[in-house]
Amino acid sequence: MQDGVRIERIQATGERVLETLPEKVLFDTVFGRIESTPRNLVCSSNKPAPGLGLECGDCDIKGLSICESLDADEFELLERIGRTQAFAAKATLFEQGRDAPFVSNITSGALRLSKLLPDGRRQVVGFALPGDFLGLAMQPTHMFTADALTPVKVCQFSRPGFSDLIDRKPKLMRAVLNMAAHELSLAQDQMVVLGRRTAEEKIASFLIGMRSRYARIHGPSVHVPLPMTRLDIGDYLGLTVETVSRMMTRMAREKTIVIVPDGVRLLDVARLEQLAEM
Amino acid sequence: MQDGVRIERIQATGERVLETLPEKVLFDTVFGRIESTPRNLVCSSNKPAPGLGLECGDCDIKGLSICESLDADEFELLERIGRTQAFAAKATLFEQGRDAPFVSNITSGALRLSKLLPDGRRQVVGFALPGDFLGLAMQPTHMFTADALTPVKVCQFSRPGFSDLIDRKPKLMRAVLNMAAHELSLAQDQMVVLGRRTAEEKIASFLIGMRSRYARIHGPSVHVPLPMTRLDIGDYLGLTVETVSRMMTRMAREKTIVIVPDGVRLLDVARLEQLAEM
DNA sequence: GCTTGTCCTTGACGAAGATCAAAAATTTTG
DNA sequence: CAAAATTTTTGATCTTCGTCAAGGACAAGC
Repeated sequence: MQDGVRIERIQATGERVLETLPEKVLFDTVFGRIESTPRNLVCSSNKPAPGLGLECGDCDIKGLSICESLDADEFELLERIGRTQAFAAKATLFEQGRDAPFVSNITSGALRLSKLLPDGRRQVVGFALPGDFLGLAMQPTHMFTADALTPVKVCQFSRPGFSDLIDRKPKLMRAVLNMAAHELSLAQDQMVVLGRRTAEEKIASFLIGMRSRYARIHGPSVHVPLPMTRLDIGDYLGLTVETVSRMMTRMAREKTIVIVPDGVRLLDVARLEQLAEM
Repeated sequence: MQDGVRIERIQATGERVLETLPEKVLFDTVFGRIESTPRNLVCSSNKPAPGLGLECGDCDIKGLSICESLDADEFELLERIGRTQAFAAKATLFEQGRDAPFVSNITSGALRLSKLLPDGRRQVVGFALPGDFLGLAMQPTHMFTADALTPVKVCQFSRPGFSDLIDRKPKLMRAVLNMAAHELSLAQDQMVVLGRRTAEEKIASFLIGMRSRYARIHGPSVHVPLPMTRLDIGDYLGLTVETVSRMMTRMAREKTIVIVPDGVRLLDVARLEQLAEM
């Protein structure tokens, strides 16, 4: 037996593989932690609302996230319990069923949120982008697994700390409630997609959806980055990789989209919107 | 042209039919309102917490609903903006896309919550039972249609009034948030069912799910009422009526369930749970 | 009580998408 | 840069579930 830590890795197929890793590598590979800033975010304590502190001031997504709706004192309290954390691509931020010590606000990168059935079938319940919040349900254990599709940065808050804070700051709680309500609404839309749409319509609605999500971040564009694989898309839409590939190839052949290295370019948005129509 | 009100009824097929109804009948048929109590609920204003007023005191579901977590003054404020309302079976409580002047707490009966695609395909996003809350999203317009499957009673609250109230009463807001979080979690479970399960597994998970929901209300039992039609079940699970019927018949033939007039009786819960396994 | 309508069931057949297999393209790693 | 691994694409075949059709059960209404 080598030196190191024995871990059991669960494959996409549900198969369990035993591996032995040196302790150092364990952290980088399994937990993917490549950088940690356990000090308080800056935004120095008694600066007034408009002049935000350095790190939060530089934050690209403060207008998109939970932070948007806060006034100075709430913002400050939030900072006090938060810290930034970075993860490498392919790292697992947390796993379904494990304890949930933190809730997080994504500041950069993209995540895949998925649920695994005992036999290895997988359902991707969403993709998280900058401004999204993980842990809205505030349950003590995670309801799905979160994997980094790209390098990811998040603001983490202790879950009990965050829970106490929202109980004392109604505006913050309202922001969380609105976010949860929005997520619920998206989940119900996705139920329609999964239950009642053809493969072609599923792909169209996925592309239109990703486009509008990136529009919030980068402004509207026909270029839609797709940091996830075809397999991930299939597992999100209830299709196989092959069907996703075939449909996207067909759409490209029909000049509805162009497939580019990091995603797609939408040539015929009207056609896609018609297919995706709610 | 007869006397009355012309209405356009949208069929399940998406077809639009014009009808003319006498005004009186319009309310009963289209809006299904059969009784309204616009006065305040009783629970007379200055009675203390344990001795609840008459109507709310008689309420079967106060322990299941939003009301559970409230203290005396919050409860009283909630009563002030609420009223009870009853609907006949098959009545439409509200329609997707229409203004949402109220949020409601269901006190008895069962509802079907559904979304209609432009071409008539339908996705049932949920069934609401006593204790469930409609309007968690607190959006100004309804995101789905709610139809009564049985006679239904609800406590209605003005949406703006309720929204203001939760902003002032953090405990109430927290109750709403917890409910929304729970709904979100259920919606994500349903995504797994819709995306990655076979017809047989879908039926099993539906039956197990209905059983556990009724268990909260009536206590655990192998008798599971099914107030919805096979078509409704199909539209909930992304299946056709025929497939639902075939699968249920097969399960009955295999002695996993017994089909009874108002629902099913589960003979082999273990088998169903295995099929539905998360 | 008979008609009407709705709901449920069953059978025959077909199609959308899954599965299996393998090659091509792309990315990662040493 | 070459080898290895992963991802994507394409083709052939199969299966599950949808579609179409029709009969039966049941409740509602005249």
